Amino acid sequence: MDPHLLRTFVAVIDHRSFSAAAQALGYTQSAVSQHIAALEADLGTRLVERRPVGPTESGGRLMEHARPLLLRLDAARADIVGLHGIRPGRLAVACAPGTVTPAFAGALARVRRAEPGLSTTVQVLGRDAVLRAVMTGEADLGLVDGIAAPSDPLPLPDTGPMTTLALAEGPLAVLLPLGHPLAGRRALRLPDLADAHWLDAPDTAVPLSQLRAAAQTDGFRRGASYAGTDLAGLGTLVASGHGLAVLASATAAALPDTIAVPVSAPRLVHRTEALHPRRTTTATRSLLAALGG
Amino acid sequence: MDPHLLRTFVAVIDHRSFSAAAQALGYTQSAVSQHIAALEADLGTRLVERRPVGPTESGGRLMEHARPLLLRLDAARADIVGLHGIRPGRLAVACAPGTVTPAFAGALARVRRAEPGLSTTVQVLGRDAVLRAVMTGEADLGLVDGIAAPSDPLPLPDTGPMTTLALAEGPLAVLLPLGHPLAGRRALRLPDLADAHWLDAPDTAVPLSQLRAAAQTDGFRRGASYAGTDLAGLGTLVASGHGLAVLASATAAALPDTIAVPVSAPRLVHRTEALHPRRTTTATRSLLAALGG
DNA sequence: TGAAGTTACGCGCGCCGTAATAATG
DNA sequence: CATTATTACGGCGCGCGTAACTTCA
Repeated sequence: MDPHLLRTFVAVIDHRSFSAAAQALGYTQSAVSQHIAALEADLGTRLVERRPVGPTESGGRLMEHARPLLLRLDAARADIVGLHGIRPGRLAVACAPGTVTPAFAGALARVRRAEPGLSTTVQVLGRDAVLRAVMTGEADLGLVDGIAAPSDPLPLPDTGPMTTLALAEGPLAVLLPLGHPLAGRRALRLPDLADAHWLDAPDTAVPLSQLRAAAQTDGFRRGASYAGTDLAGLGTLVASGHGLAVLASATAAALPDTIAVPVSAPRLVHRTEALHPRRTTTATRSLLAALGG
Repeated sequence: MDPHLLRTFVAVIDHRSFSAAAQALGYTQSAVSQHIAALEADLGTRLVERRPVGPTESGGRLMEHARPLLLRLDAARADIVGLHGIRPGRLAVACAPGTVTPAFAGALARVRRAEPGLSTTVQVLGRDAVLRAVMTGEADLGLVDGIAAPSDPLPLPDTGPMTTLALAEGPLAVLLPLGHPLAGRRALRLPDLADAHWLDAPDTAVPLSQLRAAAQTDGFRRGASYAGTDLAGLGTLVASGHGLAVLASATAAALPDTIAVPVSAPRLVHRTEALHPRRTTTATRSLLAALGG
């Protein structure tokens, strides 16, 4: 269970190919083959199905462990080396789509006014990538959103030693195309929508799996998948009838050619949280203060 | 950041000695020294203070990562190999102190009656050890307890892919020696007790750190520490005035020479949860059913 | 038949132990 | 001075690459 082997394993599954994984990792196909063989010998099970390449049942299970494990390993390294090699003149913020609000932009402006020499970066990434960026120290601050019970923290995957700060909570809405039969409703209950077609847009809207968990149903048939981090693109897909989506009311209201109908049940809110390593730069602290106040 | 190096690092910090760690791991002192040197070179920081041996600031930080990381690594391995090498005739339950209730004992009895050939083991461990036992597959089922807001799940450290089941919730109580000035009260508020001396008994009572977090104070001065998993021992220490402790009312009421006064604020409950790997044996499922019903 | 994964084999690096050396209480 | 960590050094194993082999779309 050498992390090198795990990393190779993940790459093989991701690329669905030994040779592609080898190229990505800077190895030979032979080495990759040996890595997989070593892992399989170590665990006493076949992990990868060949031709076509894919995970076996055990391999799928291992994938659930491997990625978080490697992430935490990287995070640990970043945390330790970050204790020393801190560049104070930088402020890198990783944002999930929809978290770049006027409030955030204003806070960032105040910080930049106060610290003129600051090199500021704002990058929009998917939720997982935001988490990863903060954990590995690529970003000094991350903004993530999701659904939660009112005043509950977001159910983030284990982040290791990190600090979160609640920024905002607001109602949820279902995004519908103009002219949708339900577009005239004042409010909608999620369980009543289990039979609709839904966009699977885990980075821009609430992921389907979370909707299913919240509504306690296996429904929510999947329409198209949308992998982008661009909210306008999501809006366009919804407007064209590719499926419905749940997101923050405030975000949904701004998308053209769509109607945002509040979600009345289950009683959940959209919540935004800031995420940062425990060791912060003064710039990060300033931004946090500006966001909090 | 080879796990071998991390394991050695943890052992060195735990044993406060290179040579003791070497002996524990089956290495030479020399090898241990080289491991630590390799880690320090890799991370570019001194991690261990020598003579006396102890963690530096960076080393302390690394310790926060290392143990959970190694645990998850072991858990991943156990999960994968456990998919195949399942021994159905065994039922091993790891219990935190205070979770061995009549309800549990009754459920276990029903299961054993129903499956006569079953080799049953019940072991009482500290909370962390219970988690570890379940994650590594040493136990088929774990029973853990702790404090939480009513009907909230326990705030367990990241468990990887595991399943929890709420078993019971009940009021909390402060355990006081007979004749304590506050022993006559009908109820107590934790924040009012911040100046008292408290036992630090993380495995048998609510850990001090959790009390401080719940009461949002830095108080709760630490009296003696109690590392055992024996509730009677905790009661004896409290009765002799070594400090107060918070635990489940039902558990506290049974300890002689002490008084259990309900906790009225903050509004928290004592909660018991069952914890098991997603892959279960029939015996485990039977026990879960017996516990749930 | 060709693309893709496996096996054979050998070189070189890295890891551990032995042993001598240094530091510290 | 005894205990404990570091450094020097040598051998063995193993991880990787090259290349020949095998297998399946």
